[in-house]
Amino acid sequence: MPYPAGHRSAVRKRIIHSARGLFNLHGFEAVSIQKIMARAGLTHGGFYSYFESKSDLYAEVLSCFFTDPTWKNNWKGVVIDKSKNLGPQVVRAYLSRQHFEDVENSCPMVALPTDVSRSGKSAKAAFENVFSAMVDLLNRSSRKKGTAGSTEAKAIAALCIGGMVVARAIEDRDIADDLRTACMSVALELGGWAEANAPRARKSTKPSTRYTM
Amino acid sequence: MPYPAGHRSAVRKRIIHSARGLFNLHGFEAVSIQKIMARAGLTHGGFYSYFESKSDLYAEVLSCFFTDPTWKNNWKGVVIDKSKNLGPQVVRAYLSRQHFEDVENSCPMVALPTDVSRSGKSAKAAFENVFSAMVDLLNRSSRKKGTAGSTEAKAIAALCIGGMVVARAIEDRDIADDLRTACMSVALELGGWAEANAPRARKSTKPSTRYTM
DNA sequence: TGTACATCAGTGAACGCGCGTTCACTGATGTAC
DNA sequence: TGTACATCAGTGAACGCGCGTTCACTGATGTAC
Repeated sequence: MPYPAGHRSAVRKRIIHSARGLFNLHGFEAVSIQKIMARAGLTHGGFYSYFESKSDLYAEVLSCFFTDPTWKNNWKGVVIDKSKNLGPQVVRAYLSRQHFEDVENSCPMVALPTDVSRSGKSAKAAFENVFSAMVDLLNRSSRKKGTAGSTEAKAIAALCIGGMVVARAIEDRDIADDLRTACMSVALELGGWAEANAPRARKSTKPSTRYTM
Repeated sequence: MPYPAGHRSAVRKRIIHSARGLFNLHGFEAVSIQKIMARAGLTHGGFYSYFESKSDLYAEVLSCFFTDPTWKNNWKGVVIDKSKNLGPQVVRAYLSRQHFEDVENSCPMVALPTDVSRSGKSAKAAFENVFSAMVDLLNRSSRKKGTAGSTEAKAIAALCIGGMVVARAIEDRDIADDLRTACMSVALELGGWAEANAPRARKSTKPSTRYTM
């Protein structure tokens, strides 16, 4: 064994990580394999020993994001407390200023949905899985149960994603901020979380909720 | 005057129309000037006598869409009755199956938001104008007034756009349909339009509401 | 410990291709007389 | 009515460029003895 075990899979992860950031920033078409590989510290020629094609890598990037357990803490300063109700925390984190600004480490459902709608089956299937997982989480966390709860969970997810997508496409920062906070308050209302878990100003020097409206 | 007056501006419109369809279908990067001009019945060389650059055309395509008074009837079978309350009609039309399927004549806020978020100021400013116009329309039409009404109008717009964007990025048609109808019912609820103007089966041979859930 | 070897991850030149953009030119048009 | 002309919308060859993909090769690595 000329190379240590796990070497290939570590490099593979590095390529996926590099691609994820670049795709989030520039979209599928505008990112070249050369740039992806260079960012992973390699030359472009080796790419095809790791992935079948650019599209193949793309689908993999999408499906990896939610599977990766570290994603929730990827947004600098956004802490999710697993002992509390997840729904309102996810809504707040999703529509936070940090997530708005950190395009590179953004959820790909916000950065790439229209790219995915123009892509093939595998990319759309990956997107679907990620979206369904988000809806399930919100549904389990919602105070409303049954059909109404399920309907509302879908709408909350669409509101989180839609609010962020639109906010990023707007030129004026204040209007974008307004939109984010409007979507946040309506989404929390819809989930029955309007009062509970609201972030409050604390005297503590180490606030437990660090996301910013 | 070697050519009839208005010739240039008519051709210019043809190029914009061609570009709008292609951008909606394939995004900004994937559409070439050659394809746009060919679809307008011209060769690629003449492009630069009409527009400064590809980006220039792109911004123009975006700002033209809502200004163009014909846009509301662009979705086959969707009729908007201006004598009735517009809000619920726009929500239903926006989230209709026709709008979902007709990508080419789609609202660019659904087809292109992530492309715009990667573009320059002029494209984002055009997007912002279109979005603000939609929010204003919804706000004027909403039963809720003041700050609450304004907050809800923004959320309804984000829900319409987000619901469609996500639905188009999903592989399974049934899940996409579920999402559209969930967003539609929550959006109508938010506007206070849940009961009013609901499309009803009619005995008439010429139904006035022809959009499809 | 030292030397010869097999492995294979990664390299970089090369392929055909289509892109955005430029520009000298063509040829259909309406005008002047 | 007929001819010569000026205009200019549109053409298409050409530019340098970077793309996705292929593949013969390099050279660092750990192994065998």
